[in-house]
Order: sequence, then C-alpha cells, then structure tokens
Amino acid sequence: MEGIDWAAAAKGTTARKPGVRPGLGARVRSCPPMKTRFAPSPSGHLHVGGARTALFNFAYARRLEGSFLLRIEDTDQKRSSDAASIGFLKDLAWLGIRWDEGPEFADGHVHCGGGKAGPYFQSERLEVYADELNRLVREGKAYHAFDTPDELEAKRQAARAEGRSYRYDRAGLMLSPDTVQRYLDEGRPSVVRFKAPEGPVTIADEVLGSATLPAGEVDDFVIRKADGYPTYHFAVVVDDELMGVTHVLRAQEHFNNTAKHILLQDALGYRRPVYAHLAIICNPDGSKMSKRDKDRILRAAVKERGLEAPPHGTMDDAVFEAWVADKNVQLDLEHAMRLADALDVQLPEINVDDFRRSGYLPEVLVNFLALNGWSPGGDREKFDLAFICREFDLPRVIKTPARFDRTKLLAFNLDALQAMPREAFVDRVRAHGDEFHPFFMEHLSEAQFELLAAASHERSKTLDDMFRTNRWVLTPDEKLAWEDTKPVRKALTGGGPTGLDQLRALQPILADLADWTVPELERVITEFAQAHAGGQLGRIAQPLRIAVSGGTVSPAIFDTLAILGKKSTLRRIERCLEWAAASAGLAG
RNA sequence: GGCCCCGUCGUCUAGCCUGGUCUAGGACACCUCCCUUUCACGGAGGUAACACGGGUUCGAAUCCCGUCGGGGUCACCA
Repeated sequence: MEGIDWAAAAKGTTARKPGVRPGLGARVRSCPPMKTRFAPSPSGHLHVGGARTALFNFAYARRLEGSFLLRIEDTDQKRSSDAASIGFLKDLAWLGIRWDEGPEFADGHVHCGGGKAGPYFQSERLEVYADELNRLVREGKAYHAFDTPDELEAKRQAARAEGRSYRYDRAGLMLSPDTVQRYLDEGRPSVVRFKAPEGPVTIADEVLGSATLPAGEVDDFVIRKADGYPTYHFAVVVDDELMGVTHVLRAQEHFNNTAKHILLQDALGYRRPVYAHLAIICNPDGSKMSKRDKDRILRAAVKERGLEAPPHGTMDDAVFEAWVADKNVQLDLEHAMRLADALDVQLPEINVDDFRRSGYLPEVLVNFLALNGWSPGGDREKFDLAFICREFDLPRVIKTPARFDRTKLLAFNLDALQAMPREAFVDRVRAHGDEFHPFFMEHLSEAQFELLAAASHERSKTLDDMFRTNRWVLTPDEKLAWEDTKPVRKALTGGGPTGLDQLRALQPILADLADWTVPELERVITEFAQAHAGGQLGRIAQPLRIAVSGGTVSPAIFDTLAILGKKSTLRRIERCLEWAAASAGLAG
C-alpha cells in the first residue's frame, strides 16, 4: 500500500443529501435501513459494465451500512430463463461482490442470497404486479389499449416521416367502457398503458444533478404486455418499493426512464428512492462496449478474408451460415474462440469471465472497474474492495463515459502479480492452469510445474502468460520444430565460433553433468561462456534456448534447462544440430 | 430530428462546488537513455491537455452565455 492522504480522502466522502428521502412521510416512523440493488436481466455472463454497476451498489451499501439486494428482471419471455441464465452469479462472487438478499448462491465458503422480500425473480411475482396494476386501472390511472404492434409501428413511421417525435395517441382511452369490456370478453389481445399525467417531470440525480423533462416527454407507456407480463418500468417500480430499495445506482441509459418511474411511483403512492446514474463504459474507439463486439470483430475478419465456409474444425457449416446470414446472431463462446484461433484474431474481453480466462486477478479488475467511473481523489489509484467499500461515495462518481483501457488494466495486473509472494503466485497460476489449461497441467510433473511457474513469475502480466508462451515444454522431443527466422539464424550461425559450434562444444560438458540443477547448470555454463565467449553469456544462452525451445523466448536459460531435464535437453540439442545441418544456409 | 446529459494530456483521472498556491498534478501508453542471458521486469529523463468564442472579475481550468463536439434516450427489451 502506498501512502494515503486520509484527511483529503475523507473530505469528499459525504453524500450530497444524506438521508433525504422525498415523499417518505408517515408511512415509516424512522428512516428505514438503506438498501441498494443490482437488477440485471438474466444472462450467462456478467458484462463489465454490469459488474461495475453491481460493484458500486454493493460498495455503497457497505459504506452506508445498509444492505445490497440482487433481483433478476426476467419479464421478457423471449429471453431464456433457464438455470444457465443466472450463470453470471458466479462472476459476481468471483469479484467478491456478495448480495445480502436475492437468489441463493453457494460456492465453497461463499453463501449469498435469501431474504424475506422474495421471490427475487420477477417472473415469479406476477400476482404482485397484477394487484398493483388492477389498482391503477380501477383508479383510472391506467387503461387497456388494443392497438396491434403493426398499427403502432405504422404510426411511428408516419411521425418520423413528418419529422416529429412519436407519442402514443391515446386511442385506447377513446374507447367507451362498454367497448373495452366487450373487447376484453372477446379475448382481443391488449396491453395496459399508464395514463401519464401532464406537466414537466423533474429528475433528481445524485450524480448528474437534477434535470427537468418538459411536459409531453413521457407518453402513455405500456405497463403490462399482451402476454400478461409487466414491462420493465412497472416491475422495477413495484419491486423497488416492496423490497425496500432506497438507493438506485444504475446505468445512464436509464436516466430518461426515471421520469416514467417517478410518475408511476406518484400514481401508486410509493416512496421515491435516491437515484444516481452511472456513465457507460466505452471501447477504445468510443463506441459503447457491447457483448456483440466479439461477433463484430470476427465478422470483419471473415469478410476481409472472403471466407465462405468455416475454417476446418471450428464449427458446422450450418452454424456458420446462420451466423453470416444474420448480423444479430451471436456465436457461442466455444465457436467464437475457435474461429478467432483459426483466423488468428484477438477477441476483446467483454465479460467478467473473459478477463478471468485471460488471467486477470479479480482484485485488479475490481480496482480498475472502480477507477472507471469513480475516483477516491488525489493521486490514489491502487486500492482494494475493502477500500472501495469504505470510501465509495456519490459526489466522486465521474459523469463522463470512460473508455476501457485494457493496456492500463494489464499494467495494473502486472503490478499486482509482481507484488505477490512467490508461493501465492504459484498457487494462483496452478488454479488457473487446472481450470483453463488441463492439458498443460497433466503433461508436467509437479516439480516441473513449480520450477516453470516460479521462473515465469517476474515476466508474467497475467496468470495465463506462462501457458501461452511456453508451449515448448509440452512438445515431445522428437516433434520439436525450429523457427527459421532472422533472430534464430543470427544466434545459430553468427559469431566467431558460431552458436552451433558452441552447442557442439557444450554437448559433452552437459552430458557429463551429474547434478542437473539450476546452480550447477549456471556454474558450468557460465564457466563455458567465460572460456569460449569472452564471458558473454548471451552468445551461449541464445543458441541453447533456441535448441531446446525452438524459438528465442523462454524463461532464464538455467531455469529453462532445469525444467526440461537432462535427457530432453541433450536430445533437443542433438536434433537441433541435425536440423541445422539439413537446412540450407544454416550449416554452421 | 425532439428531449436529456457530458466536454482537463492519446487514455483513465486530480484540480472545478468554496476563482489566485495551476508556468495544470498522478497513472497507463508513447519517445530517449541505462540495466540485461531471450522475452519481460526494473531505473533515469522527456513529449503531451484545460474543445472554441464571448462575457463577469484586478485575476478563470474553476462562475455565466453561446458555438462546436461526444454520449444517452425516444419499444408490448431491460
């Protein structure tokens, strides 16, 4: 931990209007406990933007000693709602974000969820919404409408063609009660619309300040769909009230929706939570970071190469064709990764799980996410979850959209990795390998693994680096192939005694070495370099490295040889010499 | 297009509310040099921003107005 200016840090930690809860009145005697929530729609993966929203809600609840609720907004029947749809819960848990109330989740020592205000899946709360909705209809604050989607679409088109913005024309309100009843009895498809009161609406926002939407901006929006499900606007308002949510921190794309929610709250006689809208997270090019970005990049690569069939072994023709034909189709992760491999393109990390797979530490991601959209002030930018929970406040939330800088995240990850004790690093790499590189782990002895991991520590930017850059350990001695590149040629054929000469001279010395350990290798090879290369270890190390790894990059040479073992080292040198002899221009 | 929000180095930001201490600080990236057994790491230094134009003021990155630019939103998606 670096030095912290605690006095300065403490200055900005008070919310602008602590405890102010408009419309509270007599319903509650004392201030109810503060409660935040994260309410995503079901998904197998947590998007980084969502992760940040969840993080801020969680941290804010901790900071104000309130509680944090998780709710699943699954009111869209078109979106799947099976078990995989809440796969993102594990992503939240991985980041260390725990919810006090909501869907139950258990993993090892971690247990989240439960609570008395459930169920926490909106699809299981239909009766609750029906009650509140009927109340609104009874009071004349909402009404049935029978317009078909096509009719509405036509009206929207017409409005657009005339250059004016579309507002629902209240056709449903013109119907007589008898007609409405008759239509209903006939079973005509209908929705329920909220009768939006006239007049401007003022949104109080703790981050953006308050803004007033002119009268007529909010039209009679749908609150119950034809399938009987509530729309997002209705469900969110009802649930926030019933579940006792006092503070709503959500993405800025909801800012304008807040007007709808306020109107609904007034009509229903609800309390109004404190709102704070968070700027969205963007790609480096400024576009909104989206889960479709991966497909976009793959499509571009496919188009650039003029591919008409999927590369061998990536996916079925049918899957490929469907994906190419419709820009809205998303490849599943497995297919996307294989295609990216085949096309040699790098997929951007978008979901929390992508970052995990890439070898980022959860504590680093949390730190970085918090930094994109919030700042503790001053020069402080390295901190942990506990710090965020202690310091997070609304006045310091940034209003402007931030571009997600993966390079800086990588630098942070490197710093965290380097700051780790050796043992901790090896353990983390092992866990990462067990999960994402089982083949690699199976083919290495425990001793080899520990040597490799330790040797890779100081050059690792992610937990994944070691596995990606050391394929040579997995290659059987008889299968190793050498790159015929400029640096390889230079190391092997350049110099007075050439690299290949040195290798030949080294063979018997290494063959005679009884104690194949890092110190012994270092002693023998350094001595050799002293005697035959004027002490320039590089003249010996590089040819050796190439001989045993096939390329110019590997851990420190003594570590490299120790990991490989005596037998493999000697065999590889032998084969490298054979390869060189057989290659034109390489015979040293 | 209507409405709403935003605008400090390439990027993330500190400073802005409570004008002077800002010839604008930090971090990542970039450039140069050093270290070096490859790749990295590390060390030293450097380039680089208050979008623009008007006010207000003795004085503005900080307050006001306008312009331009960016984003969000206008669904029986959330």
